[in-house]
Amino acid sequence: MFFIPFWDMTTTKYIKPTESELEILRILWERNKASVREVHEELLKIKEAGYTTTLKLMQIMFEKGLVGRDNSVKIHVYHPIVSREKTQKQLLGKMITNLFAGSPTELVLHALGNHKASPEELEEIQQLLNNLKKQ
Amino acid sequence: MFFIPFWDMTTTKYIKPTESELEILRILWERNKASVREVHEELLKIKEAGYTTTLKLMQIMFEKGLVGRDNSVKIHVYHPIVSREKTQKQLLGKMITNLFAGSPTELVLHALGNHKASPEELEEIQQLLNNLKKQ
DNA sequence: CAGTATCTCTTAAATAATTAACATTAAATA
DNA sequence: TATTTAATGTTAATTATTTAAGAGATACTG
Repeated sequence: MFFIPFWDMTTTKYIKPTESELEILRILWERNKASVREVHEELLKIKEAGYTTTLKLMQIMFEKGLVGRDNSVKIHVYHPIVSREKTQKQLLGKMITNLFAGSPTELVLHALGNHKASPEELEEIQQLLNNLKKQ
Repeated sequence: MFFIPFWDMTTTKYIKPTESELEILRILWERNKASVREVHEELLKIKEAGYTTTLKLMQIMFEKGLVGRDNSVKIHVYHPIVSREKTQKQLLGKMITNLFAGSPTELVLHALGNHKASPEELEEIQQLLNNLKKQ
């Protein structure tokens, strides 16, 4: 028997980043590129970890194809390969299915309810909402 | 050095459910309670798995305290212990931090943009939005 | 150029997660 | 009650993840 996952296996090689990998990806997405040292310094702000731990993680991510790197100079500079958008979509899908009973609305309500948003952001959401209502 | 995670360790014993555990929790949240057999049948709709695999998973979840069970009769009936709400909050927080650059709005826009919502749901969101705007 | 500092690479241990075979126990039924 | 059926329990192999020590390579500095 075959099962078709919610993401499209024909077009995307799906590799789910782990928790730790996601933390590193976050930093790479933010900066576009960074050395192990830079990533590590940033990680230290939120957790304890040895340098070689971060290094190893990034090497594994490289092997998995989650990130690329420029090693033409001594200090390797890493950059994300998986896009934030694609990863967002993948993880969001699972989250909606398993945590929000398949209802994106529920997720939206929770996100808005539990986390503060500025007036500008609220306006942005209003815009989108207006567009969706028209259709 | 100490680090304070975003969830409150003093009040909540935080156990992050794994992917598979989340799939099972989803079913238990839906039904309030279910036997291993029932959960397994439901899981088969979305993935291949042996019965004993599901059984073992649920036993482990029991040990972790994620679920409880009534074994007064032969067929053990499991029920969720961790609440959907608490789990949602925990995972949503991480998701916002790592995937949406700390911006819940971005998450909302994505969720609304990529997943269809009915007019009624849109209205519900509008309501919440109105409330938030007032403050 | 010798010594030091700073990287990366290699190795691997510890733990967690996934999967499932096989054993056992309890209920149903012939 | 003997047999079959359907559960749970036990065991363990496999793979993934996390962590980090130690070795080796490369650049900088006096």
